[in-house]
Amino acid sequence: MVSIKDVAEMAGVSTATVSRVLSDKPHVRPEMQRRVMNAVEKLGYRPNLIARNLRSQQSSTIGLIVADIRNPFFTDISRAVEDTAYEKGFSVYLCNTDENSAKEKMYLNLMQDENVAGVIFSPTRETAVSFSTLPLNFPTVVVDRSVRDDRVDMILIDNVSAGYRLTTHLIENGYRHIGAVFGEASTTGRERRQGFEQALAEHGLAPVHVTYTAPKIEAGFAAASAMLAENPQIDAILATNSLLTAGAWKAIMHHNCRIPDDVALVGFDETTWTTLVNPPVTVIAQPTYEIGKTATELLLQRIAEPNRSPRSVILNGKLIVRGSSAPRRAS
Amino acid sequence: MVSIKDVAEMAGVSTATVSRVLSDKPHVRPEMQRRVMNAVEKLGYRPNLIARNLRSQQSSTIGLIVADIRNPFFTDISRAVEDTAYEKGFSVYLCNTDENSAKEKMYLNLMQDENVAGVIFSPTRETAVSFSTLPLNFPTVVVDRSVRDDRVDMILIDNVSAGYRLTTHLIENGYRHIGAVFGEASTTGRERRQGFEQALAEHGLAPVHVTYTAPKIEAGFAAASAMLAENPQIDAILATNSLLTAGAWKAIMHHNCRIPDDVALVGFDETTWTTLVNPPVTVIAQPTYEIGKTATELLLQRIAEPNRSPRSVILNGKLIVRGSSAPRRAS
DNA sequence: TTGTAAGCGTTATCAC
DNA sequence: GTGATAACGCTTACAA
Repeated sequence: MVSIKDVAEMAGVSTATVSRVLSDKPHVRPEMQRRVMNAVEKLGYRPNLIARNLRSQQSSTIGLIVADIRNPFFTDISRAVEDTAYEKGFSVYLCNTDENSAKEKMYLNLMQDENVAGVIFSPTRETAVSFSTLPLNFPTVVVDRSVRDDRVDMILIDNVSAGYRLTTHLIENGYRHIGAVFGEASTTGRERRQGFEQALAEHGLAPVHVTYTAPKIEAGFAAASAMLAENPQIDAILATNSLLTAGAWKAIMHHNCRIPDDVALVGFDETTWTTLVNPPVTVIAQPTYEIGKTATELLLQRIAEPNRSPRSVILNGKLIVRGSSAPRRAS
Repeated sequence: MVSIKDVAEMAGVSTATVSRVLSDKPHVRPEMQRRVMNAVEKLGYRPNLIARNLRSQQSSTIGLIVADIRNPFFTDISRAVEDTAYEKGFSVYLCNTDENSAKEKMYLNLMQDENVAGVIFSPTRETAVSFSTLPLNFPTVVVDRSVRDDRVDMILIDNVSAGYRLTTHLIENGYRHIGAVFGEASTTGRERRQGFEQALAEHGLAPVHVTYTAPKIEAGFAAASAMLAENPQIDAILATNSLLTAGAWKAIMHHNCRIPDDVALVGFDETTWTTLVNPPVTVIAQPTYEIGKTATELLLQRIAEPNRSPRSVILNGKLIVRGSSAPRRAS
């Protein structure tokens, strides 16, 4: 491997000069500049980022710690993070935790050991509650799930409001016997439930059935199936992420119910399939790309300016009304 | 930050001994072992991986270079790669190239600069044709797309056969006027087309309409729309990845055609929505998780044993027959 | 403006 | 078995 020494030798200068040229440092004559660049070219020299990182104690890699890259929400976020990081000359470590707090801690440690510039993290509920006790030796941006910790920037959507609006929409369209499937892994599910309960209460209604479950299609299917079996009067189901929504869709079909005539369905996250099925599905669309992009920008700002006071950005989910929650027909 | 020096000091030994203990090297008395581990514990010492990498010239990070993480095929692969790497103590760099060969080259360079242990790579067609001229300073496993290069391991599915089987299935079910939308970005589309043409030829048929297009839903929609508009006689469409299949589905719906009565649809890749829609979609399901897992295993084996002769693994896609290609009714 | 040399935190090669 | 010490490839005082 060709090193800075080889370049220096060929250019007839010191390694310091080579370093200066390559880092666009001032105080170097055009003449030297030229000689160095020539040698670099000729030798096909590329600086070793590991050595640079070790010496300068700063890297241009950020960590991205998410629960499951296959969850479309996180897939989109990952894409946005990679995009944005790339634009600014950063690259990204992908860490998948499977909602496992031990794996989260392990990856948090790893990120430190790898000396990353910063981390974008979406913690499990378990980790979230004791978040402030975590040692964080790098700038951290928390996405999607809120924590009480003034060391970190956060980027969230207003989950209570989202749950509220979705539920209100159902009620306004004539649904009265509403069941709901919430994700159990994060704080998000709880918050969405708050909005759900609040909307019901305001209309003098109570939930027919509420379940917390793992954010998986199968779990959503099982939960919604049980719900339908036990509560024949249910006329609408609300699910709080795309996987649970898919599971609920399957369950409703499996019970030979029509959507929305027998049971309406509303969910979260705009995915490929929400407009492919018939009827298409009413959802709160989260601005996933924007969340990922903003998170990355916040992180990079903070890396550049470590003492900046941390800020929280709250984005709004957008209610997209579709056929799966069409106004209830008189029966 | 606490370093190996601090540990050595506290344990009253040399840094060499600390290093030996932490790397499970032989020739160290249990007594020393204990003292070192105690100090490590007390100080909360964690070895700096960057320094270790620089000195030992080996890292436990691998690069994953894919076109688009949002393509479910790559999403699943990424998940599998991360899973498998994690099990073996490796972590992964996520690189998204957007089918852009310049970005591919840039990331390939970056992987070298970061001194990764190896790379899993799914090259564009453009990069694939001149693959053997790429400087590869690390073990490389090519996935999904074939290249002519005896330096690399490859893991593929038999695309010609897959295209052939899918087409034969359509023909056997009575479809005669078949159009197809192929991905233009990779070698994969071409191979699948071969199988497609071959199956048609064997039955004395010719394709009604063939398009190459970018692997995006919108592009698939546009291509299938044009196809339907220009060829009223079309009775089936074949699409060669999940995004194009989704686009084609939309186009067929948009043209107010019924599936499969007016137009049948067959595609690639098992995704969430293929069983959510009505009718569910006939596809060649690729063993994505297994592909990612196998790729990672091949890579790690090669890292452990660099001179092993490269091998190619060919997996088979599985034809899953569903309602979208049900036997054509007499009309 | 340029060069010399220390040092980032490890591991590896020697002696002992 | 253990400890000095050089070295990995770079950046950065400091000196010239």
